[in-house]
Amino acid sequence: MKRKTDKYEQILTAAIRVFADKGFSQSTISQIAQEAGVADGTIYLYFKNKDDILVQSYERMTDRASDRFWKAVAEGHTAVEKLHHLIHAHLDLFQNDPFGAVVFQSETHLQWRLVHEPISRISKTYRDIVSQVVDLGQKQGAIRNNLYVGLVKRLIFGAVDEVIDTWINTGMDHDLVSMAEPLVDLFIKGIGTAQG
Amino acid sequence: MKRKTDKYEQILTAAIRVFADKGFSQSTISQIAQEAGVADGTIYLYFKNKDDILVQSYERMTDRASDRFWKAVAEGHTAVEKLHHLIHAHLDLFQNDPFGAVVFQSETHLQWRLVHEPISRISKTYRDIVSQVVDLGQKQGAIRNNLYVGLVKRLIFGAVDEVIDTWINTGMDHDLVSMAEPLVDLFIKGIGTAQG
Amino acid sequence: MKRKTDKYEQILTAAIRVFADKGFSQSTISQIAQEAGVADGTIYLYFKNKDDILVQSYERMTDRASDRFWKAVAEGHTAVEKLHHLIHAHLDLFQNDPFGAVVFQSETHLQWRLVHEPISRISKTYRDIVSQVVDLGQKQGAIRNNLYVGLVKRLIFGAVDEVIDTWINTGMDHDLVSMAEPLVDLFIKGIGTAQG
Amino acid sequence: MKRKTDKYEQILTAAIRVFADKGFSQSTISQIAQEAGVADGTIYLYFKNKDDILVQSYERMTDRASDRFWKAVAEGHTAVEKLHHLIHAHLDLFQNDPFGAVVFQSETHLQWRLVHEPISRISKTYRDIVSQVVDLGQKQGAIRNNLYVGLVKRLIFGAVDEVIDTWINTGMDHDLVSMAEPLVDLFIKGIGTAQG
DNA sequence: TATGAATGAGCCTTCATTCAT
DNA sequence: GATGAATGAAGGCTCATTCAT
Repeated sequence: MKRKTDKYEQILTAAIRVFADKGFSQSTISQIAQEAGVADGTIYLYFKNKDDILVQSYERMTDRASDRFWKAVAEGHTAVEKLHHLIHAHLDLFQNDPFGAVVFQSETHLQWRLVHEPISRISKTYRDIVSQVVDLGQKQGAIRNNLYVGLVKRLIFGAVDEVIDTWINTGMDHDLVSMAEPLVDLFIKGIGTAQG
Repeated sequence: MKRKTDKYEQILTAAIRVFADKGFSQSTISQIAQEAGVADGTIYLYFKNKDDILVQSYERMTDRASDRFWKAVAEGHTAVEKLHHLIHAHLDLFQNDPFGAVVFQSETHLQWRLVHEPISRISKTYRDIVSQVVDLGQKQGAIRNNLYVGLVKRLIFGAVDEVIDTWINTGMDHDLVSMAEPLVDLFIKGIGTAQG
Repeated sequence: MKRKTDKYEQILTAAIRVFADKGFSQSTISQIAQEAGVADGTIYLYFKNKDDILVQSYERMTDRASDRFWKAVAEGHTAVEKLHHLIHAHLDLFQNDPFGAVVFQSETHLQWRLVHEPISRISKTYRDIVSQVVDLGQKQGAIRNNLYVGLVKRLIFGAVDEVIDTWINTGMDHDLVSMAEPLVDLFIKGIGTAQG
Repeated sequence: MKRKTDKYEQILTAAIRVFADKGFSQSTISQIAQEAGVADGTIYLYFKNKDDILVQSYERMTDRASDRFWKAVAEGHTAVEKLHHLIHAHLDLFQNDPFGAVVFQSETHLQWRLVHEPISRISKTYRDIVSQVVDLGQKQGAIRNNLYVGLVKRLIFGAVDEVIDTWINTGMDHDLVSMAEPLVDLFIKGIGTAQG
């Protein structure tokens, strides 16, 4: 079970592409092998079994995401800036890895979750980051105090998630990253008027 | 291929239960037949094939949802009331049909073009309703004018969706419906302070 | 997992034939299915898996053998008669079921024993019967007293086993049953002269 | 395909150990390579294929056995002594090579024509030796004349074989060699009383 | 209508064997 | 000689679907 070799990456990349196209259950080892340009058996030198390919895909994706997200928030100074950076990073990450995006969005919501652990992890990262940002914002006076933070997290994550979903389902034809600005605006100001 | 008979309903209900438990791909016709108390072959008297069962499940679920949603908004007078009713209905529907909720949330995000049509439909319904509500709110002065309505829809749908997802993933142990009020509050007011 | 139906017997018989020809490990489900005149999948309606086919073959063979052996000894009056009947039955059983004989002899001696339980059972039956016979013979004065019965059992079983093995390996061309008489003679009198 | 080098012996010894543990069919080249401390590919420098390893194992074992058996009978003077030495040698050989013993006993009874030749050879050796001994014994008056020698051979070989089998199957915990004396006693005198 | 035994295509996985280094 | 990564044929098993009853 070698890792991090060229062939490992080659297979993982191919697998993500195939999963994105057909979904995990409908994908076959042979398809992945063909896409990767290796023999079926070769896959088993790098992965325990078919499930393991998905798990490792997720781990790679979530590892990358965690890094990106923490770095993103660090780059902002005010809470709003941090939030904007986070969402920008999130959208940018997915926009630049469309296959990964599809797999992630698809399998994440499945009940039968092979990939429970990496999802919990990335989810927790997101939650932690948002908590921090909200905290900071409240201290800085930019975010109001009487908030149910757990719900704020779901609001933000859910909205971004849905924006990505829509992007995927409409053929990924529009610019995803440009949604960051208006999204943050909605989060901060809401849809109501001042007197609402 | 008879429809709407007792047995049809019986099978569909059983299927949703099984899909909720194992996910569509991991469910077998035999399991559904057993859960429904019929023979494997009987299922093919009511459904074209396994895929068709999922499609019909979705159609039933989305039909019910459409009805509920339109009725819900009709019951409110102001835009905010209507929005609140919509979200309340959404959460209530899922809370009272946990099996359906799981299937819907799980399979909806799959790439599978299988269930694309009913999903587009319910999605469009949602979009239409939200458009109407926003329109009304803008006329009534409760909702601000400079909004990208397409994004507002995704904000609302995404947030509710995520709240439901979380509810499912935490064992459905808390009250979902009670999230309506704070959700609407967030939508309208945002998380920022007045001067933000 | 239906049992004792026609198809069950059909598959079991076919399997024994194939196992006899190629050995268990070299036999494939497809070969068995073809020999039985059924589809591959049909086998799994009657057997849990490939191993199970062998196990059930053994169970059927050992059940039959037990019956035969107990009945055989019951038919004799003196210890020597009983012994003769036992060996006669043993040889007759195998002579009339050549495929079963081959499978039994082959797999019984394997170290990796899927079929441990039925073998222990038939082995114990044999041991019990021989013990009884020796006991009786000693009381009747036909069998000498200073015997290590455990060894006598192995002497008898081993010799018969080897006679059957030879019969199989020489193409089953001679009459196996006729070996009963001289075998018993050797057991009782040994190869030595009186004064030995 | 070099022979008789250190590595050749190393692999053969490892193979016998692995075969003894799992049985030939369940053993893999990788396991043997690992046990031998060489690479998988190295095995193919010394053996034609997997089957060849088993064949050569047998040849080595049977060669050694032949030597031992001929020497053993040569050391006895009377027929009974020779018989005793033969059996003692047989039991001693297996007791001192438990892995070889297991493989030999296991695979010998398989139908597999693979190892037919070495088995026939050792079997013939045994037969020849027993014939000689019986001949001698008859001339010396220690063995009776009216014997079917072919059957005597199977009696002796079968009994010893079964004693070894039992030894293996009971965990090799008792002393095998000490069985030689009582076995010979049974062969010579039988189990009957003088007047039987 | 309803049944469920039977089918067989298809997939994951193993492993003997090869060959470039 | 030695290695071990790579191969791909082969086989056990599942399960959607059919059809005779």
